[in-house]
Amino acid sequence: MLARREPVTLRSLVAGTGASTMAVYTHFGGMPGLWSAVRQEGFGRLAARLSAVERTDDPVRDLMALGAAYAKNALDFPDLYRAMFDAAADLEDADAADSTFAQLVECAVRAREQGRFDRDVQPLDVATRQWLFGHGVVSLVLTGVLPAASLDAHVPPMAEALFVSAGDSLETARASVRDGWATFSSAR
Amino acid sequence: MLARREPVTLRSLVAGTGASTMAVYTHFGGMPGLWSAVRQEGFGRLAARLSAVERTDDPVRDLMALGAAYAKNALDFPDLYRAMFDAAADLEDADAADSTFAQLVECAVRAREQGRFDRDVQPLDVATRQWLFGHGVVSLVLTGVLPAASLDAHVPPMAEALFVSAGDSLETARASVRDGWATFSSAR
DNA sequence: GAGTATACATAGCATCGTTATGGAATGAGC
DNA sequence: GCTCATTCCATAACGATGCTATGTATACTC
Repeated sequence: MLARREPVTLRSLVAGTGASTMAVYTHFGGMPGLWSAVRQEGFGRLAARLSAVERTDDPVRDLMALGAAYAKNALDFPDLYRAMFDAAADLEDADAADSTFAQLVECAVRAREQGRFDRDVQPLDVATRQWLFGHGVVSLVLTGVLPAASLDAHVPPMAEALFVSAGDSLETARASVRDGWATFSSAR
Repeated sequence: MLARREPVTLRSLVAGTGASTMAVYTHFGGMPGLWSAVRQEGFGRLAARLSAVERTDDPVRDLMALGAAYAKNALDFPDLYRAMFDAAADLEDADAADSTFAQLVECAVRAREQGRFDRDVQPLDVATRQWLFGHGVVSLVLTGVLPAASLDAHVPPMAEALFVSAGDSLETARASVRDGWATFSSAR
């Protein structure tokens, strides 16, 4: 686990393909363009995972299920996740990221409309904070600073605290977090 | 702000010094050793900043003040922060990181002893979760994904939610967070 | 003062991303 | 069907990278 990564070099990429280094330049314009394409692929897979999350009549559960899908996607494609967030992304990459983040905001809006959150809380803030600590724990796990078990140990309690602070009751928040996070633990 | 970083190369380092590239090998053993020394320096500065935080009789305020010092240190030395957490750290680097993290745990222990947190909460968990979302927002700000104002916008509410979930009352948590975070905003 | 060890400058090596150049394949126009 | 233009990419080379080998000072020991 977390094997030592050998560097991704242009020549090592084209080594087994029979192609030469020039193919990368005709199709991607160079290594930065290739990395940008990798990030696009990463955000594309993430968007597909989030879109595949079932939407129920419990928006807080859906919010947690989206977080679970986010974490699971990061563990399934760790190198892709690092490529997406290690370097400063380009503007076009940011667009792809925004379209995935919008799915989180949408659930937060729905939660406020159903009265689960206070009227004066901004759904954008709730979504940002959930993404914020989700990224924190995921990136620390992927760099090997924290063990993988930290996800199960810290994400549900943090999410519950966040949703309660947004106005949800402790009981409903706990139940929704449990149901939503179950989609992570069950799928490994 | 967030200027395009020119890569840190061995030859560019020794260019202005009049020394040759071999000096790096006698003193650091190569570029990985040099980066390890940079991380040691970074953790040393962080530990000094945290140690300089005034400890009061309000441990929750101190917890938030440590978080403020952590964020301020990251903004003051952004390249150092990236060097510390971008790459997977060595084991000796992890030791230096643990010694700074211990200061957070100590405050959490004190908060539980004073009855601010429930008896069944683990101080290590509270400290970990605070560091966890702190690292999330700081790293996203440093990579340019989120604006710098996100720190003021999200860290205090997240910390308040965390402390309340640990057992602190909403009023005392809010006051302690405000007092502790003031050490960040006032010092820029 | 002789002998030894440390420190580092010079030069060179393999490899990196990138560019220049030329040739083969493809398609359009008549 | 022939010609021309364009696209695509293999070959080769360039500058720069981290690193190693070698030799030569300097400093320290006895």
